[in-house]
Amino acid sequence: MALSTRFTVALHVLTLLAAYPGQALASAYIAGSVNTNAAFVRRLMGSLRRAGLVHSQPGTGGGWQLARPAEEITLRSVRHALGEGPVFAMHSQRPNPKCTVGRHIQGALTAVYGEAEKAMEMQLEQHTVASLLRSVRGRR
Amino acid sequence: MALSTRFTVALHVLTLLAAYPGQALASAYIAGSVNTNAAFVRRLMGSLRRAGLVHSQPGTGGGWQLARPAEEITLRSVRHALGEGPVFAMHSQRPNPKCTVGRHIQGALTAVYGEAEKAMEMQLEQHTVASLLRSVRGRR
DNA sequence: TTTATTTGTTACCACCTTAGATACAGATCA
DNA sequence: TGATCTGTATCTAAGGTGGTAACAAATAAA
Repeated sequence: MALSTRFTVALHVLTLLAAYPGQALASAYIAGSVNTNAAFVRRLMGSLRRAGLVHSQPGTGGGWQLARPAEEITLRSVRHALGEGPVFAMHSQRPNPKCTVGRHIQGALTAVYGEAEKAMEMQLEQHTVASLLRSVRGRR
Repeated sequence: MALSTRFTVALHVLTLLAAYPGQALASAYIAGSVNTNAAFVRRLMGSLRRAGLVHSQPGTGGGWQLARPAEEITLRSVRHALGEGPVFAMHSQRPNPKCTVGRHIQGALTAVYGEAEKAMEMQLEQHTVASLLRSVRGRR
């Protein structure tokens, strides 16, 4: 299935904001770098604003800025700000409870999936918007 | 977007096969435990068969069996057998190459995403169909 | 005060993926 | 010969995703 690009786009935008500290960037300008449309950017940034990661300013000269130092914004916190769901999906229909495996497989899988997602998130916690920007600049 | 349930269903079926060693289980019976339809099971199991994880037998008394010991089938190998794609998706449109961030963000993200997915897979490698079955039975 | 700019939000749409459902040819066994 | 089961194709409904347009509200500049 086509995965959501929201996390990637959010990191792209945050890195862009970090590259221009103190400047408010408009949704339309941001959309130009991401190669998408302004409404999509605004919808996405709304989640980050409600999580306190960015600040928005309407009107002439307005736009988006980081609300916290780039060093303090971990990739894990961005993922959470977006309300991204679990990586693994359970059955679409409840398994047959008359079957021992069907009755307990979800509990067993929840434990395993939890460990796997935690391991992934611990890696995301090691990176910040600031480190992303450094990585981008190192490729120039 | 709604995540694929294929990985979960595959693990469910493999655990079921491990619970009945030496017995061939028909797609219709398996579908009854998973609470889905036989064609979906057959489509899914086709991937596992091509990866050498299960064996199928047509005709009366036929069905599906594990092709390898349950202890040797890691959750990571199941994920690979299904050809599951990456956890993180890049932009749907290529970012603007005239922007420094747009030009290099995908390279930077590929590195980070690779680490995170590797950490997740190392966890999946720690579990097998046999350990899943033990976990299920421990909940009885 | 007026005008231009920008956010915040809604609505609608086309597209894609998923999984359910049905059908049937081919293989296998009794 | 008939019953069973796989392998595969096709069709469909449902849901998610992102592109597009529109407009009220807020803000700043003229």
